[in-house]
Amino acid sequence: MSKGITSRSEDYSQWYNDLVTKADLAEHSAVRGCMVIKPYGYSIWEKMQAALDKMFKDTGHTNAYFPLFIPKSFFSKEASHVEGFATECAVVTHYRLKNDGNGNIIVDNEAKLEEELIVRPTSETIIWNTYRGWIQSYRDLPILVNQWANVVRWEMRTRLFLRTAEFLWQEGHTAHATSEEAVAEAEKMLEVYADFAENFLAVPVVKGIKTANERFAGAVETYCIEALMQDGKALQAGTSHFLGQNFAKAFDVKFTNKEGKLDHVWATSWGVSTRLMGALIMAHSDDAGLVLPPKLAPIQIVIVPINRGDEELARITEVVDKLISELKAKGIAVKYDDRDTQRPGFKFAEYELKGVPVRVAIGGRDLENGTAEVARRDTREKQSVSREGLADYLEQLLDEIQKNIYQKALNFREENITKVESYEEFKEILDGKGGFVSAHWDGSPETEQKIKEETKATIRCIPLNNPQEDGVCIYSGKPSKQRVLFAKAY
RNA sequence: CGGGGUGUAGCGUAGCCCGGUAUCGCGCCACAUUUGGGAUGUGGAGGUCGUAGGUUCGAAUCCUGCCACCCCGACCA
Repeated sequence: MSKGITSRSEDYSQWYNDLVTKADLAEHSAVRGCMVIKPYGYSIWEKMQAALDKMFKDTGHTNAYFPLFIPKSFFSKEASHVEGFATECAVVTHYRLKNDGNGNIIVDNEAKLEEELIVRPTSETIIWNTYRGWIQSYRDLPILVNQWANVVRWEMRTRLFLRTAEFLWQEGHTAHATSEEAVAEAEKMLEVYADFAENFLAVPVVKGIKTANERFAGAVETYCIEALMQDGKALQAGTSHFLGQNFAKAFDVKFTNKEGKLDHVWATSWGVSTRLMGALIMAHSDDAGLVLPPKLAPIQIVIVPINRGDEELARITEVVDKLISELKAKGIAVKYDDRDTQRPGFKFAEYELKGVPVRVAIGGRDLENGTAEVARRDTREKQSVSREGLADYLEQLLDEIQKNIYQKALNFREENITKVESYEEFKEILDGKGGFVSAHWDGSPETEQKIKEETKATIRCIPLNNPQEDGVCIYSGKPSKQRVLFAKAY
């Protein structure tokens, strides 16, 4: 089908790698585990950022920026937090290089830092150390801050976008006067993420809470959105944490409440990362390349002229220019590819690979008939459309494509949530069709751990508003009040 | 970090066992003919063979270290 892309059925991982590199999204860098996000890939990320940033602002948040480096002592103040991240931290120990006299640049051992700096794997500690100075009274609360930043987690195995040593993300850090308010904030941001995932990424998600095993290091409760990829593996697409008073206690952040009493501040943090790029790719794309939802596509419509000679091209361009101004007036990102160095068939394949939602081809025949050939990326259907009202038609088509790819992903997700009643059945589904497996669990971390060791499946979440029903744990046979969602995950 | 594999032109590769300065395809450049699904012909450019050492008259080839990537494990967004 497509040149140089491994098919999904042949090798799903390789298909993913091929897509990321061939569609010019990212490439491996000279630094182990770190990627270069290429202009086309970064354009998509910028669209995600813009949409999310607006949603954050609309819910009352403001952006700020905190340092890349965190003093080691800050980092160790919250016990479970440091334990969770200790094994994957990059540490800065020196601040100078020197010439060793033989023309080699070496670390200057004279320039050792008195206290090592951790390259942030997340910023709770530096932020809460800072918040201490910002908060004295309930009148200073809430603090609703977000930062767009890079973070570093020294991963053993990396995959472009899904897991890299350095990645880009946003992290919201809020401070509240009451537990209820902080919980409400964490839940609100989970809703924002779910809204973004479904309406922009066109990826349906399950909202839920994490079990103790899967909880963020330092959190009291971790909320998450979980998405299902085409290969039947789950992907955590975003998390929102209720941090209780853990960081306030660790950093001694107190405030005087309305009753005049001192209390520790209540906290949340929440984040999504460039991993969403991975979700976007794996949720919709096919063997011909990327399939981008119109709302995140850097190019929403590409127009390709099909001409014999310059004279005909000029006549086509005249028609196209008019169409472009109509589309731009509607706020649609349109590109006219009139390069004469590539032939139309090449361009068709290229824009399919890059996931451009709609392609419009206009040739000599169309000039005569007053038509254009419109091809949609999601279904790969082509049809001839009258130029009369074409801009309106295309605008609606983009909406329809956005809805269609969401619906397609939703259908897939629904077909791949399987209820099971026994451990045998559980293993059979995991090894066969995959996807989410809905099963009774006794609620113990030990059972969860055993299941993970034996099947590699983890509890992705306990869905919000989960129906309560009596049953028995598929593993231990102990009584259970509800089903939880298991899956193999990225 | 453990096990396995791979690194030769921008990309994909042959050559390596058995040492003598590198094969083919795509891409690139020029010109011509082409243009409704990845054009064709002719000519041309491009390589410290991942990297640093070692063995040798001579290393892509043999030996050692290092680096990167891929697959599988442990860890994680």
